[in-house]
Amino acid sequence: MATHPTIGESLRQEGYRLTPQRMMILAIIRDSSDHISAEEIHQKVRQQYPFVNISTVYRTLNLLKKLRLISETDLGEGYVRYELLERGRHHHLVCRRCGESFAFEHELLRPLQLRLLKEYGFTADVDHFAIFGLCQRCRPAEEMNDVRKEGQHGAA
Amino acid sequence: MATHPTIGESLRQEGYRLTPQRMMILAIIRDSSDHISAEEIHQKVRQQYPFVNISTVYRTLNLLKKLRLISETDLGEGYVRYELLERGRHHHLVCRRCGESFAFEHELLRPLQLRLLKEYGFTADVDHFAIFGLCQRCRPAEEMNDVRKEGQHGAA
DNA sequence: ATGCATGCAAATTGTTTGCACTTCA
DNA sequence: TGAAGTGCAAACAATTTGCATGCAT
Repeated sequence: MATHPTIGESLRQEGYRLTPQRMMILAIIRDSSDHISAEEIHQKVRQQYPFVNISTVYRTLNLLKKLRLISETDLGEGYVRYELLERGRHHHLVCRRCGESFAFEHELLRPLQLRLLKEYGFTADVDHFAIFGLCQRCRPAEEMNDVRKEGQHGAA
Repeated sequence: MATHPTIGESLRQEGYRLTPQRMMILAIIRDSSDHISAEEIHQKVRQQYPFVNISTVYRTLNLLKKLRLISETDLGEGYVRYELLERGRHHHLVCRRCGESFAFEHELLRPLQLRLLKEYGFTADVDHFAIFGLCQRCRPAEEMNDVRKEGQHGAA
């Protein structure tokens, strides 16, 4: 049942050690369908092996984050949740001025997705999002046309 | 130049006192075009009146939050940023099954908007968003049709 | 005047770090 | 074997809270 030996491998291939603690932490993140907090991970690890320290959990999470194997999602609960990064999954930013299209990481959509679910019970389709707007290059040009500027929010 | 006497009024009408500290804090949030942190607010308040304590800032922010006058945005910087709630501004959730449409607060879109700007330099058009998906009521029905379930992320 | 609000300091909570010890490669 | 990893406790930073005092209403 070593469903994703890959993740652990990645670690080792980057020159890091694959310790039992790390294996347990990885397995727990992988097997939790939802986002999971450091504290929850710690609880679950301790069920298997009670001497693992919370700092090890944090250190491992930071390592995995640095290697871009997991992502952090902050929902303003006072702590942070983690999940395996869905690598490659992305969406599109489309510039309404030049028509150019740019990819953005799926991960950026997750907090919105989760909040819509939690606060509105709404399951957003996030298979493929396209967001319109102005790309970095076109914004200055657009602002030149545009006489009215920011700063007078309540004026109307 | 009391541009928004309304905000302070709201407080008083709810039976809360309008103290100088609260007035200063409100003014600072209002006059800061961007999101602002508790610490930044504290700094600015102290420039005017050096004896205001950080706990007063936090207490005021919590009050304003409770009254839904401001919103909290957590961008994972290790602290939280605040801004006036754009009351009434909202977007739509459209159920792809029953066609029903639900409103959701503009505020939910802000973290995404800010991250797209910071990380991709992309200025998203967020005047009016419509997100498709399944509403609370339709999800169970949909899941009944749908034999394949969550839990096998990497299967495809 | 009286009770809500403030200031101060101490407590809390999530996370990080220094250091001695352990263990994987 | 020896550097990388761990456990522990102490440090940290953001936020909250208890309590005595002070000021809007």
